[in-house]
Amino acid sequence: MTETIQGVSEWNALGDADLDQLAVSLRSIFDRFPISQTPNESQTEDDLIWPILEALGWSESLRQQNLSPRGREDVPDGLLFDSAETKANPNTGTAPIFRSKRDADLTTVIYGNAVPLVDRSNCTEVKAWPVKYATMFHMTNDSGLFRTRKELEEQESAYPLGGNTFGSASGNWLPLYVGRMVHQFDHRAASVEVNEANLHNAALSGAVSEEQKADPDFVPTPQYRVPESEVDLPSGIEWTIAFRDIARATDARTMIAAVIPKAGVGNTAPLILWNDEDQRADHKALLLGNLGAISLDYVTRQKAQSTHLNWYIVEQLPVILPDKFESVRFGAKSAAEVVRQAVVARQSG
DNA sequence: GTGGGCACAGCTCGGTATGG
DNA sequence: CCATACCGAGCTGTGCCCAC
Repeated sequence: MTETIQGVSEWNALGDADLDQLAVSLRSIFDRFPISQTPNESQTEDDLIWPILEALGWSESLRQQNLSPRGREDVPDGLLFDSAETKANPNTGTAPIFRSKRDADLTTVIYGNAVPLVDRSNCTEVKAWPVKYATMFHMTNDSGLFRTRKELEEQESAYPLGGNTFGSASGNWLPLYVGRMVHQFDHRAASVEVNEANLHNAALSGAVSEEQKADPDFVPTPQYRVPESEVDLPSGIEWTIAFRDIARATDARTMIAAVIPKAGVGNTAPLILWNDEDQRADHKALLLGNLGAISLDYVTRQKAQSTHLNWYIVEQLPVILPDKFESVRFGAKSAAEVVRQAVVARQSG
């Protein structure tokens, strides 16, 4: 090891003065450390290990985030990165393309105050929130299941049941949501209108008027409906979080997520499902608030290189841990209460 | 070792809508 | 008329897996 170190150019570039300064710095850290008081692991990390790593020049690091009182034994106490760029894309380790150094600095600062939604940087999967990614219907592969209203009425003898649902002898039919039908906190953002004359891109967004928005019974019209029996959601789930897969860094918002009702959903609106028994609606509201945050959207823009918000991008986005929502307070209210109220007000508006 | 199948990231393309 | 914003499908290269 000594031989290898002595062969490294960075080592040879170090002058005696630099080494002396480092030695003084390290000795000072050791001298301050209270060995006689049998410090615990946490204190040893805080007062000895991390200061030494900093003195050695490791400026880019991530400390373990305590997700539960039991602590985490499956991940290391911390991660060291060779550059801010590597730290800014913690899972893939690829360098985001920043337009300016300020963008890189801001992104790094944001990651200093948040954690990736799903952290795979240590080859194990550590989820800040108990989420999983799902797409329901593929717009090409599953198109055999889709029916337009005309096809439903003519081929299935279907009849409207209200709320965008149709009934038929073969069972009920639910609307097929696509990305354009939702916007931030809005599951009624647009209908899908079809221009048959346009052979290339026939589906267009149909504007929803203020009057329609004011009607609580209004639902946007989808292009297709799908058999209810094919709608694969965990039992008991009547709504879930969806986001737009098609998104560009130049759009007004790149991350657009909303609660949508139980329905068919196309692959351009991927779902974020909860993967455990704890289906707390208040937690889902907090994550939705997180996905709507300007800071998260800003980071999304740094990472979105194409027109698809693939899961590998979304899972690296910076989110606030559930515990932090509870511990940070604004006057009498916790951050969780403030965000929850805002999210519910906007989504139901 | 090779070739087919497949998934996916990255990119281009063609279209509509809006505003200066 | 032009620039910009918005929208989603399709193409291509790459890498992995697996059967032969």
